[in-house]
Amino acid sequence: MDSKLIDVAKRAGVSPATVSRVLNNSSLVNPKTAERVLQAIEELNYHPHAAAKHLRSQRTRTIGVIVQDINVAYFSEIIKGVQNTAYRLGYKVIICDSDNQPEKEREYLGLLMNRTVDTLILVAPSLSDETLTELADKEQAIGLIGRRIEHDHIVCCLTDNIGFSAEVIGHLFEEGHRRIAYINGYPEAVDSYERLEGYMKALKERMLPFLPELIENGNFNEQGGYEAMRRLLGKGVPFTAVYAANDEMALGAHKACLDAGIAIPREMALVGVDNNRITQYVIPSLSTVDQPKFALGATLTEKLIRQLEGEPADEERVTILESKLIVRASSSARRP
Amino acid sequence: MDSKLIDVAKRAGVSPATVSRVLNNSSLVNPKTAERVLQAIEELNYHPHAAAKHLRSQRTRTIGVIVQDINVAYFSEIIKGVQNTAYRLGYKVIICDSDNQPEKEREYLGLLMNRTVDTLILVAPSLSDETLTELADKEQAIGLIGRRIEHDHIVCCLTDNIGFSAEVIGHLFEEGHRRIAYINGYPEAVDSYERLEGYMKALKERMLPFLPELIENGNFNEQGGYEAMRRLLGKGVPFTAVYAANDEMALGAHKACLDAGIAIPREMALVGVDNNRITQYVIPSLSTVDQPKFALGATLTEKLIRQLEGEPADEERVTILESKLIVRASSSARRP
DNA sequence: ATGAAAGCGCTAACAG
DNA sequence: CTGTTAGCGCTTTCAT
Repeated sequence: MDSKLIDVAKRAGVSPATVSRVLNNSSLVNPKTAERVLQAIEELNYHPHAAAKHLRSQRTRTIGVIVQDINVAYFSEIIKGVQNTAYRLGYKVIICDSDNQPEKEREYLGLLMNRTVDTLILVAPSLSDETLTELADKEQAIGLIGRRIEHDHIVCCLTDNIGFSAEVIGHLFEEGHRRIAYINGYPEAVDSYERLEGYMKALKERMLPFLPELIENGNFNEQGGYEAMRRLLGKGVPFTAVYAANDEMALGAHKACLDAGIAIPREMALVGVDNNRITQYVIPSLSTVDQPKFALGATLTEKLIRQLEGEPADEERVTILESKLIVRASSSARRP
Repeated sequence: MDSKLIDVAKRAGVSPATVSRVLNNSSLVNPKTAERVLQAIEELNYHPHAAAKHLRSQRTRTIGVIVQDINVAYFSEIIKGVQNTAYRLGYKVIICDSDNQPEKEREYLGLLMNRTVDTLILVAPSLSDETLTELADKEQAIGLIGRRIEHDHIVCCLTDNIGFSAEVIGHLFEEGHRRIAYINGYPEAVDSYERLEGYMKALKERMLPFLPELIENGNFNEQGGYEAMRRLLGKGVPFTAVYAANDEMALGAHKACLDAGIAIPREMALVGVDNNRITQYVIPSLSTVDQPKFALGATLTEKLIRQLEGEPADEERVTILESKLIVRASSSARRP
């Protein structure tokens, strides 16, 4: 049987309360007493029982993170940022992989209800604003990555989809492109919507016509990107560049060009989003937008924990992190 | 205030014990009574309090997974297998990223001591056999991936390093190579040791001489592989093929060849291990050994949970999963 | 089939 | 600075 707090107390000749105080270095304990307690702890190889602590304190110092697919680099890097920061601040991280199924995302919310976790971080959730707001109403704080909702209990961290998308189009424009296609993620995602918005905004600023024929949906995965590109090519509407809403789809488009004998970038320029590692390895290398993935996770986690622990409420609820266009060979004749 | 079990009991006009029985569908409860209880649960929107349950039952139904780096595809796919299976069996997964620091790995063991988790899965741990054995002595069960220790409380899942390494060398031999270099991971890792062993075994079987000059260490990362390849090339000892103990290092070697103007596979054949996604995208594509990453995580988790729940003890403690050599362009003149 | 009651191991008033 | 004590919310004998 593992020894417990009361055993330590007896051995050190003090009360349980004192042991607890030493354990949580709370209030003042006589250094000599503390020394005795520490010694007893050592001798008994005592370890506090987490569940008892949780029950009593009503906090678990555990954060749940819900992501669509932990194998996707974008998500795993975010998780790394979360875990790293959480660990540093004394929190554990429960990982919830929703396998791209919205129902599963919803199921994981149960962890909050039964107090397994103190809070939840939802990465690019597919849940409605309404659901999230309701959730936030009940909780002290929840965290959102890649989604923005104004609410006292919601901490958000995201990047400027509209801004960097417009920048991508600007870059392609400067490279001489006038007919630029756009491959979207699944339309329900905020990211899809906003990246499309940035695309349109940039066209407008340059007085380029918006052609609906040049928009296709690729569902954020490689296969979808491949098919979207085939459809675009099959229309007979001329275009010389493609902006894909993420690297996976850009990779698919890349392959579609290869299969169709279209030279990148000479005949078709290509830009993706996320700066997945693979983008550096394909030939020609893929232009993309670097997303501060680790920082998204780390920043959000830090702010979220602060809010959870009742720090000064004047903290920013919403943080926008910088993304950076990385021009590589796929969109520039001049680069390797 | 959230409602609790006793509130449900009152509302349903039964005792707390009955509610508990319904909740855990234990023993026989009159269907009509159960119905009333369920109704009360619904009306009060009751959710059992996890910590109380844990304290009382002394189990958390939570598994900790310790990995070196969650961003590495090899690990994230294993985690996916673990999480998926755990979820299916009603377990949560706490993720522990040791950032390649052995001390951190050790720290995470504390989660077991304080009963935050019911068991731990250690993926390619750097801890000594002795430490692991001691740990297993104290616990009901722990899980190991990529490491084999015979112990009643240790469940292992791994692949046949020696076997597939010998197969790789056999393949290179058949392609006509007689001088084959080997780039090792860090020497303390079992994987490194066993892959080297397979390499040697295959040489021996074919009466090829073992040349220590053709062995270099690459620490399992791309940079290390790059440097190891440079060192190999700098020795002036001729060789026509390289087997790298993982894809990361093979990628580094790939790049070193590119920089040195050495044509793959014409002047240098190259094979890695893991079948990371990138290997398909580099040009020429990289031959590798497909590791059943998801299955490693999934299989281990299932067996571990079974053992934890006291299933028939005649289960296999050690499971060896099949790896598969995938020949691509980097080691075969005939393949694309 | 159901209820009463005793804790699981810890913390936080409160009292001294 | 330290001790006493009352639970946190649930499960589980042991009765009935």
